[in-house]
Amino acid sequence: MPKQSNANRATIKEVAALAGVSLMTVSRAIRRPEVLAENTRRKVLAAIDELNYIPDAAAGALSSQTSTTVAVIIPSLHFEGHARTLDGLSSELRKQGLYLLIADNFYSKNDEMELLRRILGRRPAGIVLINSAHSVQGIKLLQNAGLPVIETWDIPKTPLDSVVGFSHARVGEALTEHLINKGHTCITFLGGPLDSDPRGNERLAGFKRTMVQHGLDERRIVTVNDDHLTINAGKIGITQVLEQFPDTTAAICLTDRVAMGAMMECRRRGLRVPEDLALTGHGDFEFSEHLVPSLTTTRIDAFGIGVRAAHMLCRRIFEHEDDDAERHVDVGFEVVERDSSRIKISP
Amino acid sequence: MPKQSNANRATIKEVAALAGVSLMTVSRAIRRPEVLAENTRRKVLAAIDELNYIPDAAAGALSSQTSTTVAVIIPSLHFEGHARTLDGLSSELRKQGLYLLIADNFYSKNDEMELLRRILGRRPAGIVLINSAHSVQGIKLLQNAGLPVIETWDIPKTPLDSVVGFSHARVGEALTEHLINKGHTCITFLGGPLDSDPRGNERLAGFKRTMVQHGLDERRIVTVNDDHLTINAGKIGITQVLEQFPDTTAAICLTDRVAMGAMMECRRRGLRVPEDLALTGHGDFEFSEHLVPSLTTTRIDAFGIGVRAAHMLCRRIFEHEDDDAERHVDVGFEVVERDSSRIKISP
DNA sequence: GGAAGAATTGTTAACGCTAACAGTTCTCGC
DNA sequence: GCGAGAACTGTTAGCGTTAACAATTCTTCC
Repeated sequence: MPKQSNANRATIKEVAALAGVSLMTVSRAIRRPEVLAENTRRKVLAAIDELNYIPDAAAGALSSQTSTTVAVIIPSLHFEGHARTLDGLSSELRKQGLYLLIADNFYSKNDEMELLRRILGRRPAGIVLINSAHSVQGIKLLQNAGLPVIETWDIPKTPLDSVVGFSHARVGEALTEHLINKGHTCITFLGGPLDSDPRGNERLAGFKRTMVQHGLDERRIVTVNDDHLTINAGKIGITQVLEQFPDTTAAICLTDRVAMGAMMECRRRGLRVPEDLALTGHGDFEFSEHLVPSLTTTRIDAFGIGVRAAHMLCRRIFEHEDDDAERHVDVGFEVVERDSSRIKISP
Repeated sequence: MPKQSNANRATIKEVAALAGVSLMTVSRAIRRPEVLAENTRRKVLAAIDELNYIPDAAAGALSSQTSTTVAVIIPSLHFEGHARTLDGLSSELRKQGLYLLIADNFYSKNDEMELLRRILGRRPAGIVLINSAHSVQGIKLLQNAGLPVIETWDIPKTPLDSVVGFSHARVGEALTEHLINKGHTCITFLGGPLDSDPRGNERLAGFKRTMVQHGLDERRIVTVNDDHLTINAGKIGITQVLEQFPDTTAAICLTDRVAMGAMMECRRRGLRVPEDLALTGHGDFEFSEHLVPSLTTTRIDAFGIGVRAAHMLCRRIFEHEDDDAERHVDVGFEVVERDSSRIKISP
């Protein structure tokens, strides 16, 4: 229990006294200045200024029973795309006077419930999930909270509420098709831990399906035990790929970071990309187009996801909109063909 | 003004009624369960569970006049180092029951005051600044707020309060010295906009000072007009370097991203790094050690900055500590020599 | 058995603000 | 100059919680 910072902060009462008006008039001077007489308003604003008065948001929220906070739950801030989504959300919500409460470190399952409680205790106007909740308990808590919940960066089979995302399975399919079109038949999938990454699993599923469709071997899978899918994981992973599937001519890497690690390891070994080994990533990170060779990847409008989620949220919060149309948006993605897979190989 | 999410949420009153106890007993069941009789506590917890009761944080904060929020003000979430600092802060503060309120997008000066007011209105227990406030007004507001303020990632000449950072001037000096030790004399500094980046300016100052000290030309400076110091900025920048100072044998890039852009452009032009041009960055980004050639840079313990800031804050919040010792911590940095500048050249 | 004190639970009054309604003052047309 | 309505300002009663103190119940020991 933190000590009080006895910042003998001015309250609305003192402002009212100084300005010689009632509490409500002060409140109005801030929230609806247009209803006050010019003269009164000036008087009050002067008093506010003199006392450095800043309204207590908690008291205001409690009294008015409204919230100007939107909570965002995010696994970590280390993924570029997520940061861009936050930017989109934040800038769009701010226009509506809404502010973000960001709960990160959501990878740790153990205290998920505790964290969710904390967040709901803040009485946010809505919740944006960048990943999904893990536990059944957690999902229940969110559903029963009675507020708009927007899931992003994915299209869950059983959405909690609203969704702004794209199909990870389609990503897996599209990249696999791209490589097949380039003449590859020995394609290996390089991913992370299968149990803790539903989205990675979806992309993997898309890979498998497409391989099978084309009569190719879909069991060419290597996984690295690194939750964070670092560049280093790619380095280690590609080594395993080359050991376990030496005939590999193309590798689908779970993310651009993994692909970068793979690319750098190839170079160290004197393997040419894409001549000896084609590579693809996912996410279109800032560095991806600058690598040599530049990296084929999928581009997601991450900022746009944030903006659309914000719009959806505002519709729900301000208009109590209830038609189910437009509750689920697929923003899609784009395969960006670059040098790391550009050439066509002949069988 | 958001509509109320009429989530007819249970209040403490209803829990009390259901459990057949007083309000305070419910409050105690949550906050100090050990003082209640085993039996009572069980009864109350059952009621809480049944009603899905989650205490209203605003009401609690208002009543107890304490805050469990720490505000972080950060320019943007796109810089890896800052994200790591947030991680350190967040994980350390959570141990003390403190949670982060993150205000990003702080690059825009125009609404700095508005944003600061919003934050202070939330009555945080403390404030962590990743960058500094821009305006005199803003600084005044923070100083008068009467709460602990910790500035990080820098050592300001006139600190607002506490500081956990390192000297950017020393970074500039250290990198310049490193290159001079490698035999370079024609060193060019590649930076961003000079007016909007005090830290970049400090590093530049360190560069100039060191060049002068060694009798070298300190006017070899190129700036790119890109606030975000992207990889692309480095590409463009190095081109200008080569045009304006064709005799350059080493370039000090403002950040690792800039250096990466520079490196990639060199490669495109057939310039060998470090033989034809040595490069250094700053920040030791994840990709830096994986580049080929790996990038010489300065490493900052970004996570550690967060942890130390958290400790400082907790001391201030919980113990009302007032001795001025240990209020200013220089976490230093480390020059990481890698391939992009490893070889020694002869004049 | 009963007093003293410990352990447990309850009561009251805020915390700082705003919704809702109740006054009050002003403006205007006749 | 006066009534009606508009424009402005004030009063009251909470919002949901907790601090501080008061009351009650339970132990313990002589």
